[in-house]
Amino acid sequence: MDAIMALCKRRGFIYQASEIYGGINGFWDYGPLGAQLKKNLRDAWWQDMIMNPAWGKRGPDGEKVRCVPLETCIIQHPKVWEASGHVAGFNDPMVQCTEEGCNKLFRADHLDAMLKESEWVRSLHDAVGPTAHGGKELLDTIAKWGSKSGKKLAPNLLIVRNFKFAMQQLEREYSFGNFTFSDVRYLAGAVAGLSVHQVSSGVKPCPVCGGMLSEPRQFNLMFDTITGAVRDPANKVYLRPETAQGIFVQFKNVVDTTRVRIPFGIGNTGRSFRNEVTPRNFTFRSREFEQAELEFFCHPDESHAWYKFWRDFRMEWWKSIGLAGENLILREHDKDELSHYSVGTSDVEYRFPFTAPGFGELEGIAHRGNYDLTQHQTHSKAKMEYFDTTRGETLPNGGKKGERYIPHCIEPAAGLDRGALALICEAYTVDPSRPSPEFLKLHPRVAPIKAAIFPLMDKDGLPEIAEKLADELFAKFGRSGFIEHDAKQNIGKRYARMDEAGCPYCFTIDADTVKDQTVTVRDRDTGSQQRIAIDKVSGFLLEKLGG
RNA sequence: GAGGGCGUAGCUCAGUGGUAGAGCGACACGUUGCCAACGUGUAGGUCGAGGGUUCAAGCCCCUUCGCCCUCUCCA
Repeated sequence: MDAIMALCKRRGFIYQASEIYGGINGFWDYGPLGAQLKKNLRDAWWQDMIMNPAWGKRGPDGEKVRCVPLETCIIQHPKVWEASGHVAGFNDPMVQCTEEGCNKLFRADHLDAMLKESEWVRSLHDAVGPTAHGGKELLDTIAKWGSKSGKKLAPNLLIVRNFKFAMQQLEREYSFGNFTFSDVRYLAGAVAGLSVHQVSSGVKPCPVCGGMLSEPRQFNLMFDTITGAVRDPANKVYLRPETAQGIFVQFKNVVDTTRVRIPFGIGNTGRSFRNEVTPRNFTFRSREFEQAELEFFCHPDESHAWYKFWRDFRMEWWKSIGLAGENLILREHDKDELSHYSVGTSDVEYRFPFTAPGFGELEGIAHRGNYDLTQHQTHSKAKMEYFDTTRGETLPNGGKKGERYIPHCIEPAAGLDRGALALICEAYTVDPSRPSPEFLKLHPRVAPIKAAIFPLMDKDGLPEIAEKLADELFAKFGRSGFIEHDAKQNIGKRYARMDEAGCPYCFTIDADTVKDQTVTVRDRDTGSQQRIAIDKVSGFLLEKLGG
């Protein structure tokens, strides 16, 4: 990964944001090649998801898939985020273990579940299980566990650290009262030295070491700022943590002002912001990032078919732009992993060098039901119902009576920065047998440099021929990427530079070109060469770039 | 937020208190003319930042910023 990061900087793909001021954690800038690579990725998404959705495939209803674009604001009305659940859900209280050498960090609302899964709690539970009712016998069992398994699994439990004191307290606190050891919270609390009262009021031991936890602290996962000329906290607004809500909020307008009919999708690309606890892994977890989200609205009865449709297509799509290998997987979420609103979610995941052998999420395809539209209808009082004139019982005149419903929504939400990073990681290849061992096998469709034109020598009229060819190619392909033109230095170095930049084809003008109007085409991935007529170059490139 | 590692030329790094270094890269000129080639030369550094100790700090101490790894979260 270090080699990839070094190449990204060396060739101008990705720089650290504000680098000359020491950088700023969780923010990254794209250099010239990175900016173009990401634009190509965004354009490919726009083309294949909105302009020609799913490559013109027919959906589960047998019709062509219809989608429209939208561009909504980063700052929305604060109530949008109350309705969406982000104000509540994105302010998770965190607790931290205070024991030296542990200091683990947990989400407070996950603690109960983590305690149940905790190794030492399970061991204790197993030991105590059969004798859970006996008074003296139970104390003996716990004491025995504390001096053996407890010592090994949870060194910071009170019963391990101060056995005598812990046992005294246990006897005093837990010999009577309204609690039961079949509730692991009390069982775990007892050996950690917590009183019944403390456990009842929510105090818990560390699931890892059994030590004391800090008070819950608020972690602010949404960035906020203040609108208006006067700095008044009453005017607090948030930077969006996802683009999706802008789409839901404008759903009604899109339906009312365009001729879309259910089923259809609304796509939106743009920046989102999350104040990540720990930005990490290069651009993978950034605090400012770009999403490409489609919200696809359909009738509840068809929602599962559409969910499968988009899940499968999104997987195919990522393959089509170069993530074709074993590093790409589709993973269906387990039931207990689903968000509170979701009835089904799968992730397109890529095996990044820093996640290997595990995978990191590129895109989530979520079946969101009608959660979001319903939430906004409740909070805003605006009707989100759709009147579907193709449904309902048939009328005598042959028309349909119609049906009102709040549409269900399938959300394929891709991370463009993660996508760009995955493309780079997948493309990065090292072959020590090549003169230029490091190169990027970028798919021609996303490659930021589409072609390079080199005069073999910087004299004898060759530069002029090269320049003319470069101008021609630029006119035809310049919208989708750079056409490089370089006459300096020996040809090997120029090829090597293009290899690192991921340029798929180099065209070289030599002395023969002057005689027979042919040029050399060099293929980046194989290094092989062939001669073609100079007037066939743009046709060759058109075919290779796929339009 | 806690722990660990790191920060010296564009890049990779050497430099254990006494004149700021190497290789690669960049640039110029020359030779060669299809794969990071050769020769000559040039430019490039407040040693991440701030403070302290010392006659003297890249090196020792304190603070701070950033990166990487681990813990939590996620597109």
